[in-house]
Formats: sequence, C-alpha cells, structure tokens
Amino acid sequence: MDSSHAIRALSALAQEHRLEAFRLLVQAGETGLAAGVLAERLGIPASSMSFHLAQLANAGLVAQRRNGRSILYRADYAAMDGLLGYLTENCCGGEPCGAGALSQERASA
Amino acid sequence: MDSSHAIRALSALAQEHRLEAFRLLVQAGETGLAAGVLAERLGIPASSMSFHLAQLANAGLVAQRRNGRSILYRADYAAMDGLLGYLTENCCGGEPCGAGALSQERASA
DNA sequence: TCGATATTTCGAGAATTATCGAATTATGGA
DNA sequence: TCCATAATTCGATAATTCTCGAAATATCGA
Repeated sequence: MDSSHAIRALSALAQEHRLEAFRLLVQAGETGLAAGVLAERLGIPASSMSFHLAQLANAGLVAQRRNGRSILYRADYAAMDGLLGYLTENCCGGEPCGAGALSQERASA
Repeated sequence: MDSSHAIRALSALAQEHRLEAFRLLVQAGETGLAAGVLAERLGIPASSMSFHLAQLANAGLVAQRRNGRSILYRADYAAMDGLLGYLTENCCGGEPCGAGALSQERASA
C-alpha cells in the first residue's frame, strides 16, 4: 500500500454514510448486503448509495457480486488490513501506536 | 472514540499534505517540528500549512506548543492509537482485521 | 415479450474543502 | 521602542464532494 492508495482508503471511510455502510458490511460477513438494503438502512436514496459504494469499491474496501437482481457488497478485510498496516507502519513509528495502548487492549482481550 | 470523532480523524489524514505532515511528525518524535519547517518540507505556503495543521489539531491528532517565535507540532500517538482501535473494533469485526493477516504480521515480527 | 424490481449513470445544484496572498498577531533581539 | 521573524486569520477563488431525481441498464417471473 502506497500513500496515494492509503489516501483513497482514508477518504472512502471519512464520510458518515460510507463509514456506516462499511461497518454494516463488516457485521454482515462474507455474504454481504445488497445495495438496496444498505440504502434502506442508511435512509438515503439508491442513487446516493450507489455513489458511495462506488467510492468504497474504488478504494478497494468492498467487493461486489451480482445475485439475481441484487448486487451484493461485502467488506474486503484484506484491504482494511492493508490500511491498518500502512497506518501502523507509517504513522506510528512502526510500533503499535504509542508502543503501549493498543497492546494493552489486546492483552486484556 | 465515537464515529463522528473517527470521521474527523479519518478526514484529517485523508489528504496528501496532511498525511505527509503527520508522517514527518511521527518521525520527528516528541520534540516535534515547527510549522514553518513543515511548510518548507512540503513545499507549500505558510498559510496553507496553518490551515492543514488546524485540521489535524481539531481532530486531536497533533498537539502544539510555543517555543520562542516558533510553534512546535507533535504527533499525538494516543489519538492515532484511538483511531486504530476504533477501526479494528468497528470495521474489522473486533478481530485484527481478517482474523489472520495482521496477526500473522505481528507473529512474524 | 411485458412488467416489476434492483441498481447504476447522468446532470444539475448545493455544500464543503483547498489554495494562496495580504493583513494581523505574537515573540525576541538590538 | 523598532525591526525582523514565525504563525495565524481573513477574504476571495478554484476545485472537489455530496445529494438526489430522472433516465438508462439488467434481471427475473408471468
């Protein structure tokens, strides 16, 4: 992951509707959710949802596949992983950030 | 960290100059760097740099303190940590994303 | 084939963000 | 006090992003 790719991913998540949609997709798991279902859950028009999903897809954060009349979107965990890895390496001095807090959370889990 | 705070942090990092500035601050460590030094390294006017630093500060990602005529900015590792924690918990199903890849990186480190 | 459903694309307008020079504020030294 | 330096704020403009209805595309079932 290079910085321009990271910026695209960060931009994709830096928006209320898209962050929420991505969270729903993460919860939904491998099967994913149809575009229409997401639009309904977020309470926005289908065309707006489509616009946002295109940005998430462009950033590589979601994948899509057709299922009958619907198009199912699913979160791409590896892409999210890549973003977290980039941030950890480039914006945290290579350590889990602050060299403490995150590790503590993990230890307590 | 709630979602609106996360969005502010993501937005702050989702911009070429700000991501680069933040990376330089992470490298610089606790002492930080003066606003003018950052502007020079990024090759942008002081007023533009000031605009971007204000956004990073607003997102809580950087802290500032005056040192003589300069204002030194430093990365707030805890804030970055909070963002990574939020993304891990809310956008990765609570597991290090993909329940594998990140763990593997850590294991091999 | 026809009609209904699901989604995307298009086009226009509103809102937000980024850029940069000029003016302003704050500090330190002579 | 006066001047130079360091930064921020202001104001205007450019660029980008967001929103949403209407139109177009694709799929399914009768």
